[in-house]
Amino acid sequence: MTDSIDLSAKFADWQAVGLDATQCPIRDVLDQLGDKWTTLIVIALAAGARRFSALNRQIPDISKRMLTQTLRDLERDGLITRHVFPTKPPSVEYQLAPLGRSLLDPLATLIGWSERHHAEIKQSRSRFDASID
Amino acid sequence: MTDSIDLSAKFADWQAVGLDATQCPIRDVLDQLGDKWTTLIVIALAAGARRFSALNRQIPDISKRMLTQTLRDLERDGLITRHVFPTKPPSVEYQLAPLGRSLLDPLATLIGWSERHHAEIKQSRSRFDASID
DNA sequence: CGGTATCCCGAGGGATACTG
DNA sequence: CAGTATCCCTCGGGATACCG
Repeated sequence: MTDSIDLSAKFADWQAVGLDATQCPIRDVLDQLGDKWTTLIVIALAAGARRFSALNRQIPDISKRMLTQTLRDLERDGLITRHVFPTKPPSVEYQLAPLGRSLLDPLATLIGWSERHHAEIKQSRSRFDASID
Repeated sequence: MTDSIDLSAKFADWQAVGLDATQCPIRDVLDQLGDKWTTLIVIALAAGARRFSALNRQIPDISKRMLTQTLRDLERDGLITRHVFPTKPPSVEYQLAPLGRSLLDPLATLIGWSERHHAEIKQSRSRFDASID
């Protein structure tokens, strides 16, 4: 069994409300997932709870600023939880909430597709760029 | 059977190459899918071939400029094909290539998730925002 | 350690006007 | 009709410095 829905039918529904950004899940949810760091952080947390600086090390080129902000957005959406341990140097741990874990499978499906077709896409890009004399 | 892959294992692989943007499918493929208009256009084309202005009407708030650009990127990646009919007023038709159609299922899975949890996410956002006194 | 607070730049993307 | 060409401006996000 699949989770597949009829995209064309859904699109028709959303068109009926003018593709309003707050009512259309594509725009209200996927726009968040589609930002520069969100999926990377969710995947990093798939293996278990991680501390702030551990995440920062696992994703080398994210700045503390964007890590903080993206984690906060994920917490706001209920995808992750944040636990503060009142140790002398404070320590904060992030982990996937049930909602966040439920995202892993759909995400894995999409990333599986990306991986399988990555080479093909890169080839297509090369051909396209070469054809522009 | 599922297309699911082990995200944690994959993440470890990608970390090994420093999450390099050109080698990591998350960054090289999903960043494109995650832009403002790509998924919307793919879904609009799920129902069949569409002409430029038809797409423009179906997605009301996209500009011709961004529609052109996003369609070109999709063509470059091999997800859609472009057919020009040499009529008196030129007419151009876009449709999903096999590669693009193969994306529909993974996309439907993710959008299905978004739809099922949209209300829950909006609630979480409200609670979070309210808790910031 | 786990953030905030600033400053700042470049790209994404809207509006408008023109063209084959 | 299906774009291109400009102009312009917002804002995502990097760099740096500071704080409890």
